[in-house]
Amino acid sequence: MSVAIENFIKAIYNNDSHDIKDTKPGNIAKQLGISSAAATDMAKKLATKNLLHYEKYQALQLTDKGTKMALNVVRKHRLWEAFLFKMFDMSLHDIHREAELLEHQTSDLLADKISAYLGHPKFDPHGDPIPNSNGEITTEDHSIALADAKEGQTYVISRLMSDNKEFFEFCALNDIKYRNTITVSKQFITNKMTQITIGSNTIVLNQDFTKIIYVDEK
Amino acid sequence: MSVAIENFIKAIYNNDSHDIKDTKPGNIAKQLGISSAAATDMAKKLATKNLLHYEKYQALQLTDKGTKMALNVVRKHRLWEAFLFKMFDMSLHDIHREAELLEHQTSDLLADKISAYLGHPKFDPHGDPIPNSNGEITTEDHSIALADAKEGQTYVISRLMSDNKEFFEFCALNDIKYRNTITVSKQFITNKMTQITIGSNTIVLNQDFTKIIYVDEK
DNA sequence: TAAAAATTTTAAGTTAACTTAAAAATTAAT
DNA sequence: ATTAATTTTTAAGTTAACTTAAAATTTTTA
Repeated sequence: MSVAIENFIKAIYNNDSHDIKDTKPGNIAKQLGISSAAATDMAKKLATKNLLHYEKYQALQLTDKGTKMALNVVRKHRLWEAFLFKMFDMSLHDIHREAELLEHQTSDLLADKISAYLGHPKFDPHGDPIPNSNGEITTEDHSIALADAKEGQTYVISRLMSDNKEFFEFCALNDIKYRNTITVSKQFITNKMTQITIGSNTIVLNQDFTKIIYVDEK
Repeated sequence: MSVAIENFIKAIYNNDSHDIKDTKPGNIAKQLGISSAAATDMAKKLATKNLLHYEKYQALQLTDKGTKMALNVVRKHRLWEAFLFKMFDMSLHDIHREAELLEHQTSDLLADKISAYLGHPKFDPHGDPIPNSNGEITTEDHSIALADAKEGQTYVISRLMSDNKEFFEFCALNDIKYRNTITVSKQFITNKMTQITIGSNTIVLNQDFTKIIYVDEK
């Protein structure tokens, strides 16, 4: 399967698994940086390959076969992230960028070697779960977005759901990283902002960030 | 630059650097598994990009720019080979196959990280020299093909110039590998075969193999 | 709930990287 | 040194993955 197909399928999967629910061609197109006409064409083609269900004007839905393919690519992506993170001193954003390319050129054999080397990790450095070689995610996720966290409660950062460079630069500067501890000192409900303390720092975050930082109660 | 372009440029470079000298479109096409018509088209296109010199019916010659690009890809290929060889238990042929894909999707940054991790190696596991980040090969090669070796002389294997699966299977079975020691016990000149001893084994090799196994006097 | 706004689809066209088949030129052989 | 064989080029055509622009449909809003 081509890189274009893998990325298309992956984009649908990612939208579905974060509850962004909109998997219509136009939205997928936006994420891939292609026209929605191209996305419609691709959707029709993939329907004939039994990778997704296509009905005019409706949201796209992966078939079991499509989901399996998505999970295979996602597995390779997250394994590369975990591997590069462990081996080299590179920013989370750089690691993401490399993984985005390498994921399409990695045999199942190599993916298994990487997984074994890392001790079959269940999470990548963003806290995203790594599917096993059967395409199964065996972990459960009970974490919540920082936007929905309780005032006064202490949390552990469980996921950083982004691929945005500036976001990761911000994280690096403020020690916001996977498995670090933070306390929610104040929720500014009407302004949609959250105040946290991390180490000796106090930071106020707006919703752009509190919707993509996920945490677990400590 | 596209994968097709990188592979085309690399094929010319590889022919030039092993003295296979034939870099006409037809021969490049054969190596890439495309038609010679396609190779001619590609050659014309790359000439307009200043990557090679094209004259009808003549051999293709890389420009400095083209050579630099080839060396950049070759560097990534050989770094991946060295890295995968060190990290994972995989056959030389499997490693080659992975590197063939990964080389096109590797940033200069990642290549430098891999190189640093390995201590900036000068050779890959086949004995091929690894260009530095400026695209320079600083090592000299005085090795000769086993076909041209002296009877009675002991040698160290310096290069295994192949990407053929069966060849590497044969090597693995007979302990023929980079930096191992062998002795040439007999040259059967008229039959174009070479008898060597390696450890306690005696093997007679035909020219298919003695032309791609390179050795240094010990 | 009808009109306005937004989105999706269709239609037509482009580009890169191929193909096959025939014509042109080169290389090899007698 | 011709002719035969081989190789390269040209010409015409295909496919995947796009594009833009207009038509069809859905969604939003007043």
